[in-house]
Amino acid sequence: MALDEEIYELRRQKLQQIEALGQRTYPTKYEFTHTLPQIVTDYSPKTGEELESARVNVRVAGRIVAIRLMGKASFSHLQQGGQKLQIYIKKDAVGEQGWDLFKLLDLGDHIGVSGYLFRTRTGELSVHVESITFLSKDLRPLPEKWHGLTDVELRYRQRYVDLVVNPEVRDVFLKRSRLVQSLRRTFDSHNFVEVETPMMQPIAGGAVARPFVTHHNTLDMDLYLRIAPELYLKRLVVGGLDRVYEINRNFRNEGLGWRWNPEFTMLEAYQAYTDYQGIMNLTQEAITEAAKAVNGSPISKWTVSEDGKDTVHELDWSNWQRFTMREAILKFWPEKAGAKPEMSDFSSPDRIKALVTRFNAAHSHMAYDPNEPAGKTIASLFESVAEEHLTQPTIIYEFPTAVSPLSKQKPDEPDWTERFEIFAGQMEISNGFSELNDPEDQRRRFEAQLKERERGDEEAHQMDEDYIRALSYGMPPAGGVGIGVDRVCMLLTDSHTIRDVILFPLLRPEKGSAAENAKNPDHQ
RNA sequence: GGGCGCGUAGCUCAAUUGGCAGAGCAACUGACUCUUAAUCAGUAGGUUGAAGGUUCGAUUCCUUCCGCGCUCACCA
Repeated sequence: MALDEEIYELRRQKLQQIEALGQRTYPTKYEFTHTLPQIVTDYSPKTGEELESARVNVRVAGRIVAIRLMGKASFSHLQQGGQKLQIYIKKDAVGEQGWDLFKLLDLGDHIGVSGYLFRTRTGELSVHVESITFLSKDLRPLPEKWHGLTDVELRYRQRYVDLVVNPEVRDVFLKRSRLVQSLRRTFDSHNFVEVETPMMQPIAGGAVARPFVTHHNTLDMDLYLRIAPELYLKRLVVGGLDRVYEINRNFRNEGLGWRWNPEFTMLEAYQAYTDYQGIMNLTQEAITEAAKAVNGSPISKWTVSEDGKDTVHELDWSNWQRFTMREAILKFWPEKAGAKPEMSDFSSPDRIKALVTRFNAAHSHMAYDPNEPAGKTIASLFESVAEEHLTQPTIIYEFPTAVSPLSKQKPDEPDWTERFEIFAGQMEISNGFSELNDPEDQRRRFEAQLKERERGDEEAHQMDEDYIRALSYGMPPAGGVGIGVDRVCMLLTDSHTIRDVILFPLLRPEKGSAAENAKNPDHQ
């Protein structure tokens, strides 16, 4: 029998002995007077004398995370609400039965205790226990108390254990909650209405990505998990919901990586009667407010590892830079690639091609397809030249029309659109634009995308006739934006993989699991 | 999908050139009524991810498979 099975069996037997002592093994509730965080904040300032002169009786519950047994007395720590509190159990104080119960407890068990607060000889705030109530058994051993759980695979597969033993993990997800709350607060305060639109869509539109496919049996139709809520939210703007937003999951059937998980959380917002500048300012405000709400300051730490050396950057969310895409290419043009380009270098496909040739000769190779539209090449060039330099919050605006099928063109430069993206920590975290609302222009853009599709671009947009019909009823001018909530969370918590800000990231199924058997039904 | 790397006790990690698989914590037994990584004495715990191969002998070398990580590709 493997060791963990032995322990499981042993603890099951202890559970029976606990029952024999007159305790319920899985009781339904415990009335406590304080949470552990309440006790820590309320009574940490009190001295031992103060606690003695005005006795504070408490009932608290928690998971046992440490036991130090000394003959007929013991110190233990309870953990609950992200805090730990020491409890002192003495045979004299809890009686024969209480002591017998205590000796049957293991690390990881849940108990409730009642008693009074005091300070030990070394000054630690503790509960002098007078009675113990058994609440629930941990039948499996917790990971080692000192090193915790470090195996990343186990941490993701058994997040519940990760959360018990690694307090910093709990902290990240509490911060994530504050982040989402703050984003809601900002959009609510600007009179946006929060809505929910379909996650299962007959056409996966609103972004450029490969979708997941599923099937509805009764209607006998394929459906796509949404890659973006965009086209539905804009239908709502047509319908007169002038300010709408949605926070929910998008699904993209693409590779995994430190910035990519197949399902991720996006906030999308649309505001009528404003343009990309208006929505840009609102987005900047929302992220700045979120940074303050999460960390209590607009500054967040961002650790970058290079050649085994850590550099800690301070991201300042109250100080944003703004460049057009073309300015950014000029600004970050590598010295090795010769003289900085000029604005006129973007004016014709030949001159753009010359830029790519110069860049590729000097720098790492950038993928380039001479048949692709010139705007697409410029966008790739931007990514290769500038993205790695965008550590501090930076807004890049004016994107090529060729890569922006849903944005409005600049009135004076039809090859460029009123679109922006926000970068920080070398990641794209947000994307917004003046929404295209001319139904005939939209149809032409979709048709251009269909050509890209024929050219082999599986991710190019499909035609969405109902969306064009909606626009033809008249959509007011509007600005819209998407914010990658997971990535913002990474930046605000110095997390360098998206799996550290998603509670249950996608992993391959465990061997022998139901999911694994479902994958290979023949093997059963 | 390609390349590189990792997988040893429940957890965190060792094992020299291919030569007896080991430690700390956790567990178990005992001592201990103010400890805090409690301490002290003792006990048990292993198909070294799986299968095969080379060898007198494999944790170590080779092949395949499984899982994970990094990276490239993909991913506005």
